Amino acid sequence: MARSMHVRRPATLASLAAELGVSRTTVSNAYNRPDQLSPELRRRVLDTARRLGYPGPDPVARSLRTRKAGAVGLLLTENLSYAFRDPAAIGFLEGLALACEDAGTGLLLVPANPEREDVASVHRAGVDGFVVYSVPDDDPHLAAVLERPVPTVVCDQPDLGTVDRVGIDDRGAMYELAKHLISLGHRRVGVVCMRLARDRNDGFVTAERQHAAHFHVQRNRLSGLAEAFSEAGVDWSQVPVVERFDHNMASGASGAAQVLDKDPQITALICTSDVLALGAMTEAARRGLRVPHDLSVTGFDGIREAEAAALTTVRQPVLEKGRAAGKLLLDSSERTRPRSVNLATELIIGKTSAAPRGGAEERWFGP
Amino acid sequence: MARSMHVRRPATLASLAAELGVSRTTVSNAYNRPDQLSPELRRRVLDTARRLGYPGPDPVARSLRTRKAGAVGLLLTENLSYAFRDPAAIGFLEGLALACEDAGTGLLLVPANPEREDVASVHRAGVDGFVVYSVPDDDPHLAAVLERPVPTVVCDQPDLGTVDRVGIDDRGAMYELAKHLISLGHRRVGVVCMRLARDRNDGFVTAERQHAAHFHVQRNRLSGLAEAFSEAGVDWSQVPVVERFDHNMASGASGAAQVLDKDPQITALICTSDVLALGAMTEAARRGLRVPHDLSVTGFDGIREAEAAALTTVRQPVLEKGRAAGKLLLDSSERTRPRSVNLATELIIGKTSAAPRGGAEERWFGP
DNA sequence: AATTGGTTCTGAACCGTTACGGTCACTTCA
DNA sequence: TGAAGTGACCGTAACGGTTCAGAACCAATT
Repeated sequence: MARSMHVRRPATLASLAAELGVSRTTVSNAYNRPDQLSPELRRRVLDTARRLGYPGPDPVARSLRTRKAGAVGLLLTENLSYAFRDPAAIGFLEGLALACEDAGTGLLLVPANPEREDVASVHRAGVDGFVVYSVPDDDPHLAAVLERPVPTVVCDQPDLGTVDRVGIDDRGAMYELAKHLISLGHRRVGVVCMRLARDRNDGFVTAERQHAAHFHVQRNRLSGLAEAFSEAGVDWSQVPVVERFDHNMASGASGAAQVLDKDPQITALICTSDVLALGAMTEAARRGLRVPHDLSVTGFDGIREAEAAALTTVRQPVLEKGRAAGKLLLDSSERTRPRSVNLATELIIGKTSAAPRGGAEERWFGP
Repeated sequence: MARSMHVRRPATLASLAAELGVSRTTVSNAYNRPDQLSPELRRRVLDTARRLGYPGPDPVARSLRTRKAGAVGLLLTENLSYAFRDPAAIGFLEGLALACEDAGTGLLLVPANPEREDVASVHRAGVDGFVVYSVPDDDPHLAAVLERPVPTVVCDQPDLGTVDRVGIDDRGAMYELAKHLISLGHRRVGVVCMRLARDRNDGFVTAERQHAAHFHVQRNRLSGLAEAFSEAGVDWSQVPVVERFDHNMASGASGAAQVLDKDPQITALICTSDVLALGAMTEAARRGLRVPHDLSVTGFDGIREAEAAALTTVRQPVLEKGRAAGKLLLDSSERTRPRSVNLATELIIGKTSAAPRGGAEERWFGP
């Protein structure tokens, strides 16, 4: 009798209880609250479970009842695998994973293909909260996350006022970097930046597009640059700014090429990420331009590869950012208002920035 | 009336249905099967949903009913964050993520702290299947996964016969690498390997421990070495093999130091991973040993950094491995027996291996 | 007038658990 | 001897959906 129907239906708490002649509660307690029943009975329950091939309480059913999924979702609008290609993203993930393992929580990578407007993956994710990392502010996936009744923390996003946020002062950091270049004597510069919106635009960027950029991070870095150079008397609208949709070294190289073709006279090339900057360096080398003698190149992020290349850049604590995001999300203390955390950055003066050729003369004859 | 009790309880399918005076089925259909009801009614449902702040069907409840979680679990027994520190692991994850995004599936990183024997995280994971990546064969988390009634694919594990498997021929690849060194004339060698079991043993490894190693990958690589060198007339039991629990460059350096202290006469240092090999190179440099003139160093994996260092190594397709694992898991075609996939590897002869000093003479006078 | 077919919507069963508030028999203590 | 306490277990009611076999209705066909 007991073994008939073999594996027709997998055993459940109820079938186990029936087999044993006890209540479902008791079986449940055998797994979750050993102190609620006698050791003998518990042993009997567990033994029969093994015999019947009962794998223990179903996690989904338990989640439904307890209203805890034991996982946090990570939304980053890129193909999922991008998370493992981009150095900064990897660092962020490591920090987030650190926070998760401390809390014994799982980390669910939510697929959010930026091409399709398919928000179903967000709706389908059984999680206790979301971390949103660097998506455009008009991303439908972000909107879908915000509609879900779970705590959320956004990273590298504008302060929404309704959810926790962690980020850095992109604008201020880039302003400082610009000041550094300006103090070296650079007045004629070019920029290569990451994508500014969901639509692909591999080319020059109008002032309007800069202002309307949907990627908070890029918008603020550009605005920091614009402010510093404007203060230094440079007409920002004349500065060539080139955008690249894909974020890799090849983009950095081709972006640099486009800027240098447009204005071969520039003395510094400012990239809004280290990856782009490293790509730009290869293009400079290809053209026989010596860095920093003929051309200064700067990045942003402070990834390991940049350090190895002695790149002038802004170091941001990507790992800490991830960890802070996780902590914010997992710290369930009751709070009335959303919190906003800004992490410190550090300007790293490497060996890829120096005074421009003839920069001294310019200053001698200048005002 | 409609807005009383404000957000006392978040709206549910049922409350929405009640508000609208329709059945729950209809509301459900409004979300999942638009063709099952009139456009007007559907619009009315969706509008009221928005007005009541109903975020759409609860994913957990849906999962319970449909028996689909929309996610696969990844178990790798290390602190979760390790996945983002180890280059090979990152590559594997990228491949797995690729397969997941193709299928529109989420990827749940299951926390499995190797210190604690806490298997609860495996039980709590609401997933449609598991990928198990390079855990010791006696790992309790692995056992817990195998008890779960979901499809599983193991990576870099022995063939369990009951679940799908993907891996490489570690033994054969290492045998080939050893043959390369032997043909160069190396007879006196040392080995630095990764952890062989769950217990920490930072030191020399007995023959017995080599055989009993619980990490399939390491066991096979060592056994490939032992076979090749034994065939070449080397008494393997006299070869110093040093183990390191932590997998990073520092371990490679200290492991190399330990081997070289034990036998300064060795002409080649074989490491079972590129990361260890790169660490060994720094130690060689520290001692003033020129690679490969004074000492040959080899690795395993074929990570980018190894390529940059022109390391002699075995390249394995880590990304493809991850992708293959994902495909195997997500390919739901009915199959009778578990599949086993072996991916090809490639011996890369770099600039870190050469004939030993005096190697030629040895052969002149040899048999 | 009866049949057919199609669309739109409903009722009830089911998914597998856990939370909550008991009951009941058996001490323990004054 | 009665009141209070304790340990072990149980019944019921959710948790929030999906599914499937119809019911009700209407128009078109036979």
